[in-house]
Amino acid sequence: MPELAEVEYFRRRWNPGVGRKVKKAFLNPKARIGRDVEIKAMTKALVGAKLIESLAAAKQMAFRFTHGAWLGVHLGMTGRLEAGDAAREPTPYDHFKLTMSGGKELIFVDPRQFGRVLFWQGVGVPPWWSKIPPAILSPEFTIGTVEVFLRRRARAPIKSVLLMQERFPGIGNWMADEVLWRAGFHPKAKAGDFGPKSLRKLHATLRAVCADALKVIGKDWSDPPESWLFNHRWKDGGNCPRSKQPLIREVVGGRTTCWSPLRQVLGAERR
DNA sequence: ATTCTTGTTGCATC
DNA sequence: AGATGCAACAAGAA
Repeated sequence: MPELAEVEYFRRRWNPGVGRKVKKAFLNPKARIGRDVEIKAMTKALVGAKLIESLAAAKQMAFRFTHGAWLGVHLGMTGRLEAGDAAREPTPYDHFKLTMSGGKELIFVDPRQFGRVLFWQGVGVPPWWSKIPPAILSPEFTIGTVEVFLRRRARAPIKSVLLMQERFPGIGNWMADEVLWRAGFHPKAKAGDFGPKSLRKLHATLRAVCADALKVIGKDWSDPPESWLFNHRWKDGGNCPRSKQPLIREVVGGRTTCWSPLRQVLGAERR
């Protein structure tokens, strides 16, 4: 589930903890989400610290505490953040929980555990935060950087390239399909075949989809409009909301990919 | 019962 | 050396 906008949504779900002190920190030692942290050190640093603010970038979240403590959360495939109190019914996958002052609980639930927790303490910003590439909506995300990146991945299908976080932070499977569908590019088009005109279109559409997704999903998880591919892509038999013709679903670059064969034609967009 | 999955990584191969 | 492809991770859902 969690791509750019969903991550922003989940970041806010821990807002009830902002300004509160950590009373208790629990990380299930058997849970895979903790594979990158030293539990004892993290627990010791977090207990007594106050949650100052939270940040979201790409598919990553950071929760900043006093004493220079940073908690990182990546939701993986099935992770989610919840907030509640002692009355909340626990799930079998509450692998990480902060009990805050006032009895608020901040929980990281993740059945499949492809997600992860990161921890860092010191002066400044943790490396796993500062090395996140420039956001697609930032001025640093230029057509030039996209062009260089696509040239280097010239023989890979564009769908796979859009999923590479080192250049397209926050783009996941559904957003990549949404971008290609809106812009009219076939997912199997080779990255190296994108000329200046196509690059401009790709760049603009990436920005538009990110902005729209944050507007619709980042706020309150309202359902995306029927005019998006999003609502039609999940199961076989869906129709393209523009052409009304059947959509195709097929694995491209190892990921289920959905596109409109009428609007996204191989080899059509060159130059 | 079987197949699928909105993510990433590590390794094999090109 | 760098790019590309794919199994593996774990468990619910269809």
